[in-house]
Amino acid sequence: MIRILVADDHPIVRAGLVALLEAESDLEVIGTATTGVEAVEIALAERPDVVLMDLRMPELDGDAATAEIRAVAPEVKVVILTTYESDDAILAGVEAGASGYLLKAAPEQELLAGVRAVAAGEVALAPRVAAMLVTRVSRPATPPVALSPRELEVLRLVADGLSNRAIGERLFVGESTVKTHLLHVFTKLEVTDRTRAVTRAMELGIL
Amino acid sequence: MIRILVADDHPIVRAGLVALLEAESDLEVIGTATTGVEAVEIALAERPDVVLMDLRMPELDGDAATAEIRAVAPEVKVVILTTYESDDAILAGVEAGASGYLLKAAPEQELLAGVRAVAAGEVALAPRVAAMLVTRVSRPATPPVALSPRELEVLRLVADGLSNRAIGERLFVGESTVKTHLLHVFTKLEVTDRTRAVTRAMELGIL
DNA sequence: GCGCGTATCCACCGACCGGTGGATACCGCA
DNA sequence: TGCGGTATCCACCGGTCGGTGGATACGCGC
Repeated sequence: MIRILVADDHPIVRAGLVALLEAESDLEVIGTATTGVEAVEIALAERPDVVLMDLRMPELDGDAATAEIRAVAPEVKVVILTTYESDDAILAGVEAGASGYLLKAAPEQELLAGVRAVAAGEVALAPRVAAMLVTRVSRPATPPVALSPRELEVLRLVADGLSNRAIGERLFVGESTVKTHLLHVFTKLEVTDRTRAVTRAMELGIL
Repeated sequence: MIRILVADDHPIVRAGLVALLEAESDLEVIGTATTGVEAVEIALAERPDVVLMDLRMPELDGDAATAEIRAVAPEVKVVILTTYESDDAILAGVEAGASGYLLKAAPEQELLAGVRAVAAGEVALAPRVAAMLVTRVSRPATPPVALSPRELEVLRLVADGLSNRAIGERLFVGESTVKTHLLHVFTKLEVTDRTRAVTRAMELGIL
């Protein structure tokens, strides 16, 4: 039996979800919450298998509630359930630790399958969310910049927090040489300091 | 009609895939490749809608071939198709720009659905791959460190490449003050320089 | 061979950063 | 009311970084 907590501030939606879930023999709604704070309280007290969480809720939004639950009770899985949100909002939900992200517009069977998948330790993603995750991790097609092997080597050590002197010692060259490589990196990445160079390189996926 | 290129160094697998795909009325295999280099050549010459790409191939592995194709012809979608690989290998495929990642063990219908989804501009992910993407972007449950609002503000500006002086001006405080905040950040993140602080903060998901 | 570009190396200067030491103010708790 | 913890602020020193200028070597095309 999969124990479920339903968190949504719309009574209609709550009722619909509860009816849908209770009709299944292997699913059991152990509680409902109307705010983010309430969702966290019940989740921590009852430790359901799955929390069906709306993103927009009073007091504490779904992201924050998800993060709080996961911080204390990581074994409680959270499925974000929403009508439609911006890319950032969706990614925030996943980053907060949600194991699933479904749209309310999804067919009922898909929703039930999602809940069961998450309870089984898998993930449930709406196609749109999956596409966003892929683009998030995929590197830009053509690296707009080409660092020389030596420059890349130096930049990696800079990212590890080594000083120019320390980098020089590790590469058996003078400190000045390291600086020169770094300056070339700055030019190619169009930045003026080592810190921004590292973040730029990460944005460009070359680190 | 969806035009497909099959790239795999095993003749048996190639034959099986071609037979499966050609049996569908809306799918058409326009060529086969046995090495990564060959796959890139044919993909760029024929511009198929979808490339079914094995990860392990002679001369050029699937990741590299995918990246090359995507760099020149981003409209050609690539589906990585493999038996089983390590987490790193799978993520590398997605990072290289693959739109799909399926397992050869998947049911035939799932494979066909994946090809059609990718051709339609969506993504096709095996459950295992989806789970990996989620854990990749999700932040650690409990942020092991808690920066003060001011410290976080300063660190963000540091990540943008601003000097301490420039940060001070933007926040209407002295340069020394900025340094103090930064030193507190260093202590909390257990680092000794601004660059490593930024990378650590990114690792910890607090930036 | 000769020129051109690139990668790799180094020294010197001024400005900036990392570290120490200390001040003030707020908050919760006894 | 006092007391400890935290957040916020600042000045001064020595080491480091960012920038300029220049050297050597390799590959490539004519």
